[in-house]
Amino acid sequence: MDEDEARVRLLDAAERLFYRRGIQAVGMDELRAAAGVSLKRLYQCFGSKQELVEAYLRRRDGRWRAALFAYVDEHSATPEDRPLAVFDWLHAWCADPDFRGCAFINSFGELGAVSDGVAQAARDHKQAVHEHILDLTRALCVTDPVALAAQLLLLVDGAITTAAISGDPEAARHARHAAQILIAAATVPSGAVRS
Amino acid sequence: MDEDEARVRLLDAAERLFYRRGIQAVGMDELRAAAGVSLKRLYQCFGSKQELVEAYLRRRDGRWRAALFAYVDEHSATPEDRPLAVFDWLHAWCADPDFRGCAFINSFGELGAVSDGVAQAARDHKQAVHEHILDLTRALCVTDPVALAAQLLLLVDGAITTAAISGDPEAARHARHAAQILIAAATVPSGAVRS
DNA sequence: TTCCGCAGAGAACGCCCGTTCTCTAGACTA
DNA sequence: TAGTCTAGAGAACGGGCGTTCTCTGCGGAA
Repeated sequence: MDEDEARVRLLDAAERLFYRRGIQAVGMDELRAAAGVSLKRLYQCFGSKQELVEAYLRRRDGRWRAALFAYVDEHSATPEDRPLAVFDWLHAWCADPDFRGCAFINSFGELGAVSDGVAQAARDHKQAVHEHILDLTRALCVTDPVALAAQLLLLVDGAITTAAISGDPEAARHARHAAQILIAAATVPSGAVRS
Repeated sequence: MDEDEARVRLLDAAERLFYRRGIQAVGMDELRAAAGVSLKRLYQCFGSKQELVEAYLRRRDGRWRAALFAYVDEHSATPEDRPLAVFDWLHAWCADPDFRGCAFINSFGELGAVSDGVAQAARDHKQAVHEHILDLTRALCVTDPVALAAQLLLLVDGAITTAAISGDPEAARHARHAAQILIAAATVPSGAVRS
């Protein structure tokens, strides 16, 4: 087996297991078995569990944002639709049976105090999402796109954690509705006001 | 030493250590040392670590809500002030140097998938906070206090997690501002509209 | 064919953790 | 005072984990 393929299989297994059960609950041997890779190969690809965890988080960050903003691009006709499409995607995600909250919030809660790498990965992820949302609010006719983006980000994180703990994806619907109101309130009046 | 005092000292140590570093990162022996209690006594008070963890979460739930809503009672003159006072308290909490996010979100991320007791404690906590906030919105002249409470709860959780990961308590300020807008939008127009 | 190198399987190692057990010393009772 | 009971200190135990090591067998080069 190729080393590149081993890396992919390990990261796939890591994403599945770490996200579902938590990082410390999954041992390297279980991971190795799930990936169908020898322990020797595992430590050739990733020098330590710490390294594998950070690689998992970095890859998940990229994929998660790509999936979200691909959806936003595809499902919104106007700049006004785009922030709301974020919450539509969130609702679908939260309704997924495998959904178990935000991988970064979870791993930050589990290891953020103990591992700088994990804490930094969580910060980087949230920062990157923040900048994406800022791009969306900057495309609107609003008085303060920075403040609006900060507010929408709160709704995103709130919806994800609330849906995770309660098990009810409706949180994303509530967040969408709140976002609608906040966007309307921030929009500079240049015609009819949407309800 | 009294058994009751041992319980208190153990729960105090548990709260300090589990919250700061995470549950699995703190061993029973370190906890025993921090509490100044013998291992034998520890296992007399709590039959297992699981039991101690759940007791820690239950006690923290009660204390956290009591502190929050005592502040709300004290720092708000009118029913309209009360929801906003929630976010003032949150801001002060998030600015505390020991702040490390929501103990329930953190422990849910760490152990929620593996321990039913932890997951249930997190659900119970969020449910209880939800009901408190519902009491606040029901005291307002709003069209749909249930929907508004759900929205405010998203802002609460979003502010806590964002402040925890970014390390910046300003998230609570943004949440307060968003709450103001959402409350205004939900208020039935019966006079002057507040800015 | 023979030799070399590498990959896989899994045993081994050292450490840590949750939990239990043992030993000792002191306090209380008759 | 003698006997008993209890609490504390910490050793011990069993198991799991991250990581490394060993052994075996196969594939390719000379």
